[in-house]
Amino acid sequence: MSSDDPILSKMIQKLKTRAQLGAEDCAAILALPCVLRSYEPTAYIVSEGAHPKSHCSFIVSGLAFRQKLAASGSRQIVSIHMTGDFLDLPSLFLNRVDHNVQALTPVQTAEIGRKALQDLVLSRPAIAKAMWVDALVDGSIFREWVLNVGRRDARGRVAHLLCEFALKMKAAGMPENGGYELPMTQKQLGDAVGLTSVHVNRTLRSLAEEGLIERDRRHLVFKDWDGMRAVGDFSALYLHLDQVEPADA
Amino acid sequence: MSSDDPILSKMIQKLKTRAQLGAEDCAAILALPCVLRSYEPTAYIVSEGAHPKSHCSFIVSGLAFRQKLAASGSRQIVSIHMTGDFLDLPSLFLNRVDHNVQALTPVQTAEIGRKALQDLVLSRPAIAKAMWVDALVDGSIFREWVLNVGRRDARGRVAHLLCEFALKMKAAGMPENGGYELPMTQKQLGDAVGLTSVHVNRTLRSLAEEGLIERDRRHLVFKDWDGMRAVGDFSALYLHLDQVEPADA
DNA sequence: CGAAAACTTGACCCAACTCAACGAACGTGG
DNA sequence: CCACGTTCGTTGAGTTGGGTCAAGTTTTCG
Repeated sequence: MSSDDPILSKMIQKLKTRAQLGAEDCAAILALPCVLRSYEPTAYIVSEGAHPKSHCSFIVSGLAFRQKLAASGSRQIVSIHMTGDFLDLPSLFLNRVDHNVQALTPVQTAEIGRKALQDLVLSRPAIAKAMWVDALVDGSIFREWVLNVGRRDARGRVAHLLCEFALKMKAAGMPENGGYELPMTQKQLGDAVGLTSVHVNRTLRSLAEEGLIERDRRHLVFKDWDGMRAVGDFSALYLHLDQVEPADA
Repeated sequence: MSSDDPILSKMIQKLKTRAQLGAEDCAAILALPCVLRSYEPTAYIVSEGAHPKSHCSFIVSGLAFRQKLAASGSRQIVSIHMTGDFLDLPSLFLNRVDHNVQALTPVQTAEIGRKALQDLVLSRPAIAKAMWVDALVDGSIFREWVLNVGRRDARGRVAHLLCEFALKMKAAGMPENGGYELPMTQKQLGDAVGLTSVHVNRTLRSLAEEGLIERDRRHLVFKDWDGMRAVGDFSALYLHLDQVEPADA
């Protein structure tokens, strides 16, 4: 990895949206040894049950999702990650991994030594704070998902997920002009919101018929953002995208 | 707060289940200024939308739950906390709180200055690690709840929650001999697993009729732990109760 | 160009919800 | 200590949102 590493600068870029970093912090990150790795769609990036690997990876490009399996064999996608997200923060400090992470699109990850990252987090306060914010935002999103799956009907769940995507993609710097390319199959959408692919299909149609969205293949255009917000009971608060602006303690 | 504070030693006790602490770490914790506060059932301990308070509290005794409200007015309980749990880790580093925390039983909390706790976490590696583990376990439980609510039927959801209670109560050192006092109403149970109180009632009856549990009022006895585990598709892995035993990096 | 995967649509079904009424426990004040 | 209101729990009857099954159609990709 060369000295002006564009890979680790992705990590810096992300952490800077979580907390302010000083020059030394950035230097420490850039000094981290890391390995670039590629995965094809459906490949497992993190596997359940395994003792945590000796490294911790974050996404340089592409999308990936975290899933758990129920005894019945059905699957629940519990989170979706994009450029800049850490994939196994859990395994940075926990002894077991209790879920899988799978590539959704072709994914490039940067693997950082577990020990090196732990040391960084435990020794540099600014980086620690940024990582804390990141982990806590993760938790906040999980809570919103529990609400989404537990207390909203099909239209609400799907609309909410689509709204979340729109904002997260924008935040991750992906092309987005009033619409975006849906990164997953309807089966996977269903697994994310606790519905069947069949019902996701009907729900998308219903949203389209109502003029809230327009669809062409996987391409999605928001025709009525406020309408979607209303149907999905969506408020961006839980994404905590505004952590840095207000100078914080 | 006297020098051999039994309140802050509760915090030490909890953190020691998350990572090893040295004598200096314990001393630093005991030196923390803190205020004891009491809440009656249904009282709000943390309120949504508010900018985070200047302090951060953890539970000394009693139970509390975290909830979010949907637009429809329905409620989702996203987590339940007992002795030793931090109540607003999120607000330790985030600028907004997007949920409420309410007392379930009479609750005593210890309030610790936000800044003081931040400094502690950012300056003492062993404490930082323990807090990290705590936060990451929290996240792990949320993921399991997403699965529970998204992909299990009523019996599975309720059984799973009852199993989780049993283990968490034992871990928190509450009396438990094959059974325990259910700490919440059937309405609240329903709000935790995404069901109606009516259906929770029927589900409990069904579990009892099958000989898996016995109920008397709110008192619950597990007659068939393995059966409950099977119905609830329960594996304790996600609770990460074994963090400390295996000497970890 | 052919096979597999993803998407659509229809018909039917069932788990969980709603509505409603009643009984049991609990707390409060007289 | 008892009367009484309120909350909690229980049960029934009827409804419905979303699941299941199944058959097409379109897209993707090798």
